[in-house]
Amino acid sequence: MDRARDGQFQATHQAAGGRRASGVMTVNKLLRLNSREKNILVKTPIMASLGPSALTKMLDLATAVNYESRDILFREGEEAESFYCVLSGYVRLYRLNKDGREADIRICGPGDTFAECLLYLGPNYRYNAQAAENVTLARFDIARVRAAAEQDVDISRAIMQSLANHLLTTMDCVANDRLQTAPQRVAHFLLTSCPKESTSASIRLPFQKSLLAGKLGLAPEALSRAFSALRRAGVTVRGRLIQINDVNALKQI
Amino acid sequence: MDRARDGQFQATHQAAGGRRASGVMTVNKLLRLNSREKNILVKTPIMASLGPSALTKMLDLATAVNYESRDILFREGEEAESFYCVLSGYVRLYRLNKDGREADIRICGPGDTFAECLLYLGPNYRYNAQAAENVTLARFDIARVRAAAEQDVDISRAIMQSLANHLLTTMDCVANDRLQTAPQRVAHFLLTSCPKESTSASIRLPFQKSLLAGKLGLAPEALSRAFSALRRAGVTVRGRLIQINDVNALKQI
DNA sequence: GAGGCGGTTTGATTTCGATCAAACAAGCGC
DNA sequence: GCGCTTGTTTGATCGAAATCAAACCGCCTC
Repeated sequence: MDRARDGQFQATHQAAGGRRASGVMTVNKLLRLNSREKNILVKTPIMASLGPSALTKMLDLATAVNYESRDILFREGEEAESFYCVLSGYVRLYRLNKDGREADIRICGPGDTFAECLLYLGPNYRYNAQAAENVTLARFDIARVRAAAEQDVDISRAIMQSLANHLLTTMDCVANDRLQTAPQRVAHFLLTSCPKESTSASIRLPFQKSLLAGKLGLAPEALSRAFSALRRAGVTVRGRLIQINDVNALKQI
Repeated sequence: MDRARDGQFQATHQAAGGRRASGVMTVNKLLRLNSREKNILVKTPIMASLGPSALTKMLDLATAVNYESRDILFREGEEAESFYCVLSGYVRLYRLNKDGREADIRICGPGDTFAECLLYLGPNYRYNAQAAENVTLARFDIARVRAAAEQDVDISRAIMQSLANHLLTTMDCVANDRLQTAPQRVAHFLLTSCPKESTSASIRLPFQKSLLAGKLGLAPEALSRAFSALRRAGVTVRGRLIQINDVNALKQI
C-alpha cells in the first residue's frame, strides 16, 4: 500500500516541483504500479475500452508518480516526454499571461487523462500543470505509446475517444464562459454533480472552492458571491457540503 | 466549374436551410467533388497526410454541398450523420443559451474540419452550425468514415491529428478568453495573421468584422472599440483592410 | 445619382465580475 | 486546546465589456 516500501528513487527533470520546505527530496519515484493503482487505472475511460492484449501493453508502459500539493508537473514550453492519467487527487492545467496572472484551462480528477494530445502534435507542453493537492498519477512515455498506438487499433481508438471527449468538454467550456453568468455556471456545475432524476440532493465538493472557482473561470470571491446568490434558489453551503433543496429551481437559474 | 451543370438534386433532412426567399429550392445537392474541389480538399490538413490508398478511399466517401449565407447546416441535438470539411467560405459553430443568445465556439474556414469528433462520440450534434457566407463543403458520412478508419491507420491517424489540433486550439481559446482583454485578443489575432518575421504588415480580413467579433468572444461594438484602442499602437483600419505599422508594438499590448 | 440596406461606429448607460482590503472560519500541528 | 496558517466570505470600489440607441458609411440596386 505504501509507496515508501520501495527504496527506488530516481532524479527527474522536475527539480522545481520536487523539493519541499523541509529540504527533503520528495517522490518523483518512477515505479511500476502497485495492484491498487492498477485497479484504479484499468477503470479509467481511456483504459476501460481496451481489449486484454492492449490493456497489458499499456499497463506495461505505465509508471506511477506522486506529487505533493502545489508541485509543478511541467511548464508550458518544456519538451513533452510524458502524458498522464490521474489516479487520485486533482491537477490544474493552466496558462499564464505576460503579467503572470493565471487562468485554469482544465481541472483533472481521478480517471482524467491530460497532455495526451501531444501524442500527435509538437514536442512541447502547451500549458502548465500543477498538483492541486497530493496526487498519484500514471505516467506514460509519449514516444512509446505512440508506437503502441500504431500497432494496436484498440489503443489508438481509446486515444481518439479521449481526445474527442476533451474537445467537446472544452468547447462546452468556451460556450459556458461566453453565455453564462457566475451563478449560472455554479448551478450548472451543481446539476452535473447531482444524481440523475433527483428532486433534491446533497453534494460534497471533491476539492477546494478556490479550485472550483478556477475551473469555472471565476475569482474565488465571485464563486462565493455566486453561492450566496443561489441561496434564494434553495442552495445551502456549509464548507464543502452543499444542500440542494430544489433541483428544478436550479435549472431555472 | 459550375455546379449547376449537373441536374442531380436530392432532398435532404436540412429542410430549414434549403429554402431561399425566392422560393427556389437551393443547393443541398449531393455530388461527387469536381476536380477543382478535389484539389482543394487534398491540400487540407486532414487529407494532406494520407497515403495514396487512404486518400482515394476518403475522396470516394466525400460529397460536395453548397450552402448560402445564413443557411443552417445542422442544429444542436440533431442526429449526426455527417462531418464536414470547408472548401470555401466560412462556417460558424455556436451554442444558444436558454434566452436565445448565441455564442460562437469556433469559426471554420477553408481547410477546417468540423464535427469529426462525433466519429467517436454520441449520436447527436453538440452545437449549431451556420454558413456565415456562401460556402462549399466536403461532406463525409460518419458511419462510413468510422469504418474506413478501422481499416486504415492513415485515416485514423489523420483524424487524431485533427482532433488534437482542435483540442489545443480550443484550449487556447479558453485561456485567451480568461486572460486577455478585447484589444489583446484583437492584437493576438492580427499577429497570427501577419507573415512571420515582419516589422509591418497589411492584412485583409477574410470575413466580416461581426464574425471576427464572435470568434473572439466579443460583441461587434467591443471589437470596433478594440480596433480604435489599437490605433495608438499603429493599427489603421479601413473596411476589411488593416495596416499594422509596428508589429513589435502590437506584441506589447 | 437617389435611395435603401446591412454592416459598422460612436455615445450613454448598465451590469457583471475583478480587485483590494479586511474580517472571519476552519484545519492542523504542536 | 492554542495558535498559526490557509482558505473563504464580505464589503467597497473599479474596470471591462454588454447593451441600447442612434448616427454613419459603403455598397448595391434601380
